[in-house]
Amino acid sequence: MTTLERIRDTASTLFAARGYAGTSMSRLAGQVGIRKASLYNYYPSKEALLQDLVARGMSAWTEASESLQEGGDPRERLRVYFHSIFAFADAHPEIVALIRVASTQIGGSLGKRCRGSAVEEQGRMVDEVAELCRRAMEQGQMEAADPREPALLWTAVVDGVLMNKLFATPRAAEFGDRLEPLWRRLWVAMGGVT
Amino acid sequence: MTTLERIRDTASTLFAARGYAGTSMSRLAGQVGIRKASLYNYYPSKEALLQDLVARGMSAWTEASESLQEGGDPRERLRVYFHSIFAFADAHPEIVALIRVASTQIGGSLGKRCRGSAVEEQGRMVDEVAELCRRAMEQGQMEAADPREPALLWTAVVDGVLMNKLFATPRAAEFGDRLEPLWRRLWVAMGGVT
DNA sequence: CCTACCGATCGGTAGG
DNA sequence: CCTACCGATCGGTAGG
Repeated sequence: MTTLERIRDTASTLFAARGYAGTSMSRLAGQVGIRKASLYNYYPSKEALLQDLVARGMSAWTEASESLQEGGDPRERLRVYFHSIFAFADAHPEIVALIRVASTQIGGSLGKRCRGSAVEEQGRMVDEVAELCRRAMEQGQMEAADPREPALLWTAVVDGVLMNKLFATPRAAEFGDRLEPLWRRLWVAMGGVT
Repeated sequence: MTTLERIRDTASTLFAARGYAGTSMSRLAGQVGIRKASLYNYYPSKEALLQDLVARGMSAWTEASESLQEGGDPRERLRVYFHSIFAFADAHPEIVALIRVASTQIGGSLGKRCRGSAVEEQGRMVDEVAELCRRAMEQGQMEAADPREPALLWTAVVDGVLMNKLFATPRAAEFGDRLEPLWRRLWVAMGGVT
């Protein structure tokens, strides 16, 4: 692992756990095992570091679900998409937590920029789910007045489970092995035909 | 409004928006319209201020749903409980956001203390919902293997909608007037008989 | 509720 | 990647 990679990993974890303002460059350097000044050989500023981490995290997340883009049975694609989000969150909890922090925790123009790209990303996700719902409706797999309605429910459930997974409530583990039953319930609630 | 009340209001809003570490006592004082040193006549430290706000926020939240404790039709009580949470979040967004921030954003022993009480509170909520589900099952209103399963789903949906409401995504407004249809879908997904 | 002040730490730079 | 240093701001206190 290169120093740069260690900086990124450690910074993601620290920002996610203690917030942006709550993480000092000295502490980050200490945890990486170098001096604070050396960090500035990799990033010109603390803000630039955060923005790069958020951008990288979001494209990694998008990429992880990109493979779902190909056609196929809408119902099955929704199911796989659902699970893939939690698979990514399990593999890279610090990335998901960082994005959450960056989009909800930082004031000023830096916060606006982070929020902007995170909101954009999440918007794409909802659109994609709504599109899959539309196709499911076409194929008689789902009944709804408007595909955006089940898509909103989908978003709420995913966000809620992520919250519980990320922030280590005692119930986090409870969701872990119940995702498939949860999906089946969600499918029904979305108007899915069984 | 007394100075103390203004301090509490402003601090909740600032902590929620910029994080604990991201909010300085000088900025808080400035926004309240007094000098920084004067804050220390009301609270002995920044930590004490946060802890008091979290404690107050949580008991206000509990109180708001306390009126739901009396008996009655389980299904109706679940429905009212569901709506009451968002009614509280609409009336006091800064309190809900503050609790979220306090329980996910602060490292060290302060964070642990805040997280501890927030987790406890949320645990009570899930237990209460599970108990209502158990009663609903008894009365033949709901079908499930274990009342904790629909209760988990309930929690995920509530958390997810709160996230979207609090952090002002473009979809926040979309949930606003769709809570009752959302509840109906959730009820079905919980195994509720229609 | 204020002025005046404390030591510590912040993000960041110079120069090697 | 380091030592040495910068001005600014941090949480908090003394004393009124």
